[in-house]
Amino acid sequence: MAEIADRYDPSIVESRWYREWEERGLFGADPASPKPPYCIVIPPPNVTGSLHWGHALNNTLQDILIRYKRMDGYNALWVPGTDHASIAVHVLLERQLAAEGKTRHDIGREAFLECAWKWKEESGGTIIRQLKRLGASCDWSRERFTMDPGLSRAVRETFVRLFEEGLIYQDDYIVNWCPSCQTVLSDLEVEREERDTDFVYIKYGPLTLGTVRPETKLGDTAVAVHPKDKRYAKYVGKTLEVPSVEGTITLRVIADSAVDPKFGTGVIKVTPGHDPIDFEIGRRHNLSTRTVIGFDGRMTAEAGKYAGLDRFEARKRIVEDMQQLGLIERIEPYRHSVGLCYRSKTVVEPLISRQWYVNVKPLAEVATKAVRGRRIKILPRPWVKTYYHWMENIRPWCISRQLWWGHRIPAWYCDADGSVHVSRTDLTECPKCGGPLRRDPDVLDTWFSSGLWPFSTLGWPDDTPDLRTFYPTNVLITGPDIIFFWVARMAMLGLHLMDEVPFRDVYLHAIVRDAEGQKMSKSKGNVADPVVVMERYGTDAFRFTLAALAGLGRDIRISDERIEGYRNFANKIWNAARLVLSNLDGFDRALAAKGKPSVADRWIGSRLHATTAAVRKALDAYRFNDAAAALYQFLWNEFCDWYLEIAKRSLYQTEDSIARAVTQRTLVETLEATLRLLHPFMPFISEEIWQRLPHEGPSRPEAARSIMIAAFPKAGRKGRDATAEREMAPVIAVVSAIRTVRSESRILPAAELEVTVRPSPATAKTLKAAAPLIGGLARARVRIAPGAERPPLSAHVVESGVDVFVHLQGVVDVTAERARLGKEIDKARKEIAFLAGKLSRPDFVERAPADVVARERERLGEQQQIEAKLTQSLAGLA
RNA sequence: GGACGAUUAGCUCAGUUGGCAGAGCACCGGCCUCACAUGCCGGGGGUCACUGGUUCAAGUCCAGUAUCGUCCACCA
Repeated sequence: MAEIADRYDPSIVESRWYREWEERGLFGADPASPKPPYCIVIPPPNVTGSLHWGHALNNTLQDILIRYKRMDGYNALWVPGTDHASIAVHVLLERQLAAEGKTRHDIGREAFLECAWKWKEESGGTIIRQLKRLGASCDWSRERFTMDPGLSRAVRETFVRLFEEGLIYQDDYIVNWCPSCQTVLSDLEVEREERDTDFVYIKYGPLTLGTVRPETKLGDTAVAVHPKDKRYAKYVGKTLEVPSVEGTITLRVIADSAVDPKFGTGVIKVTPGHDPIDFEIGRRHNLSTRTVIGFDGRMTAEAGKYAGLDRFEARKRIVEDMQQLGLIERIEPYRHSVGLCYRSKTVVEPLISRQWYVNVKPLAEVATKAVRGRRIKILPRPWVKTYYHWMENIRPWCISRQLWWGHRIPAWYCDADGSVHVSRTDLTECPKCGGPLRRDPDVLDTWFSSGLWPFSTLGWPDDTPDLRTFYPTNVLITGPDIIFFWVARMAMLGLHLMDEVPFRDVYLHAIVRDAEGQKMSKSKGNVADPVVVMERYGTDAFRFTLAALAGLGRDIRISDERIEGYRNFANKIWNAARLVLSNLDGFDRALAAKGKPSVADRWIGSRLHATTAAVRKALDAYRFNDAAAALYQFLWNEFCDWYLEIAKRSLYQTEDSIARAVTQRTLVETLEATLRLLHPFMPFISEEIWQRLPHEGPSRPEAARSIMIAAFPKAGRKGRDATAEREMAPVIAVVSAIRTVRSESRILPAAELEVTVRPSPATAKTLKAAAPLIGGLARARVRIAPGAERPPLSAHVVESGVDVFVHLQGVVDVTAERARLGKEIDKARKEIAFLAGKLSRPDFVERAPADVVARERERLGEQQQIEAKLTQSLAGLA
C-alpha cells in the first residue's frame, strides 16, 4: 500500500478526475438508450457572465440530481448552454465604445455585431470553464447558445407561428422607454425604487392639482376628476382657460373613474403622451396627444421654450417659472416609486411608440391550468400563488427592442404599399407589389429565445430523437428572481408550441447572501469569487456546503466557517479511507465468507441502509440539506466515531483471521457504498477513494471504471437489521456513560477504570458478549453482573434500564464527587416533580393516547430509580 | 396599497402529519489514544419574537401585534 497523505489535498485530485470523466465520455446521454430518460436543461448563464454564488448553488444542485439519477439507472441528460443576453451585452459594448468616444452609430450595425460576436467568443467560455471547475457533469456535446443557427430558427418559427395565429401584433402604445439604452423595455424590465421628490400643487384656473412631474404639464390635454366627486361636478364637460407658463391654455375637464377623489386634491392633469394612466384615459375620452419629451430624454419642440432641455432640468425650470407667475400653490415633500431600467438604472420615460407585442393572455390561461392541475409542480409551495397572481394579471408582452445584438425581428415593410410581411425566410421584394422592402431594424427581447430553451436546445422545430426522448424535461432548477422573466414564459411557450409542459417540477432555490445577510452584488463589493473559495477549500467542500444550506425556500447565508467545516468533513472521509486502506493487507473475501458478521458489522450495515433511505427520500423531495445532513451524520458520527473504533479492535488485536477478514469486508463494503451515496455531492473525493478500493465480482471491469456510473445504493426494506440496532444501543449507551463519569469526575483518560454493569433482563446477553468491546472503547475493565449490588464508593449512571457503576476508589476526589452527585439528585428530583404533576392530572391520563401516558409513567419510574440510586451513592461516599 | 416569507442556543440554521427542543460553528473542561489536532472524549447554554385562543398536550394549529426581508402594484 502506497503512502497516502494524512491531509486531503483537493487540488491534485480535482484537476485529474474531471478531465478523465470527460475523456471517457461519461457525461453523454444517448436518445437510443433503453433506460428511462431524465433530463435537466441548464438555466443558460449570460455569455458575458462569470460564475457567481447563485450559479454555484444552482448548478451544484442540478449536478447532484443528474449524478444521482445517472447512477440510479436513468438515461440522464443535462443540457448546457449560454444566453446571448441581448440588452446586457449591448449595453456593455456601448459602454466600451463610449470609452473610446464613439457610439454604435459611428461604427454601424455590422461592425457592432462583429464586436458582439467577438466578445461572445472571447468571454463566452469563461463560465463554461468555471462550471467544469465546479464538477458539472453536463453533456458538452450538446452545448447550445441562444443565437446558434438552430435556436435562431426556433425563434423565427415561433415568431412567425404566433404572428399567423394573431398572437403577435404591432401596436402604438405607451411603453417603458429607457433614454439611456435607447430602447423600449417590457414591464418586467422596469425596476421600482422609492425616491423622495416634490409634490407640486399647481393652479389650473379654478382648480388645483398635485403632480410629481410638472414638466409633463406641457403635454396636458385635459384635466380629470372622479365622476362622483361632487366638489368638481360643475366643471365636468366645461373647457377651462387657464394661465400657464406659455400664456393661456385651454383644457377640457373630464370625469374618469381612474381618478382617486381621496388622493391629493382629487383632480389630475391628463398627459396621454407621458403617463400610462393618462394614456388610457386619453383613449377612453378621445383626447389628443402632445409629445413633449423625446426618446433622448430631452424636451421636444412641442415644449416651446423648454425645447432641448433635459427632462429633469425642465422640471426645475418650469417650477421656477410657475412660482414667478404665482401658479404654484404649495410644494410638499413626497416619497414615491420611480421606474428604473434594470440595466442602466436610468429613470424610465413612458412614451408612445409602435412596438411588437405578444398577446400572452390565452397562453397564460393554459400555463395556469398546468400548475393547478399539478402537471407542473412548483416548489417551495408559496411561489405557486405568486405565479398565479402574475399569470392572472398578465398584460401584453412587448417583445421588440431597439437594439442590435439579438434575434432580428423577421418582419419587412413595403414603403410603396404600406404592407407588413412576416416570414420564415428572408424577403427581398414585396410579395404584394414587388417593391423594395425594409427589414424591421429591431431585435427581440432576450427572454423570447430563452423561453424556448427546453425544446429549442433539443432540436425543435425539428422532430429529433432528442426532443422525443427528453421532452418534457424532469425538473427546472433556478432562482426565484426569474420566475416571471423565464419560468412563466417557458411554461406558456412550451405548452403552446409543444402542447406539453416544458418541465414537471420547478425547484426555486434560495438567494445566496453573505455572512451578514447582504445580497451579494457587485456594486456592494461583497462578492467573493466562488472559484477562489473552491481553490481554498476544495470543490467538494464547497458543493457540500451549498447542498447543506439549501433548505426549502429561504435565503441562505454562507460563511467561511461553514465551508471550513465541510472541508474538515472531506478530510475526515479521507482519513477514514486511509484507515481502511492501510488495513486491507491480506484481505481475502473467501476467508471472510467463512465468518459471521458481528453485531457491529450488522449494525453499521443497518445504519447505512437507513442513511441510504434518508438520502433518497430527501433527494426525491429536493431536500438537499436533509440529504447532506444524513450523510454527514452517518459518516462522521456512526461510521467514524463508532464503527471504525470498534473495527480497530478486530484489526489490531484479534488473533482470529476470519473475524479480521469479516471486519475488512465490512469496512470495504460500507465505505464503498457510502462513497457512492456521497458521490453526487462530493464527486471528486468519492471517485478518488473509490478507485483505490478493491473492486471484485463478475462486473468488475465495467463497474470499476468510475463511481460516476456505479449504481446508486438501493434502500431495500431487508437492509435494516432491527436486532443489531437494538443490540448496539446499550453498548453505545454504556460506553458513553462510562466516559461521562470519567470526564465529570476528572479522571485522566489514560487511567483504566473498574466498572460493574448491571444489565436489564433484555440487555444481559448482549452486554455480556460486548463486555470486552465496551471495556476497550471506554478504557475500563468491565464486569457484567446481573443482580450486582452497588459497589462502595462508586459513581452510578442509569442508561435505559442498565445500571453502570464506575468504581471510584483511588481515582477520584471524593469531595468533588459528592458535589456532583448532589447536583444530579437535584436534577432528578425536578424531573420527578414535573412528571408526577403531569401524571396526576386526570385530563392528561384520560385523554392522551395510552402509549404517551405509558411512556411518561416509565420515565417517572426511571427518574425515581435514578434518584434513589444517587442518594444511595451519596451515602456511600460518607 | 396588496401578497408572501422570517423571528428557535452567542452566531448560522434544521425541526415534514401537534406528543421528551436539535445540528454545525463558537464557548468551557480533559486529551498529541499507532486514520485524522482540519482530530478525540465530555460538558454548559434556549420563556421557540410578543399577546390571546383551540387542545389532555402547541416551536408546530387559529387570531392579532411588533420587527426584519422579498415580490407585485398605473394613487398622479
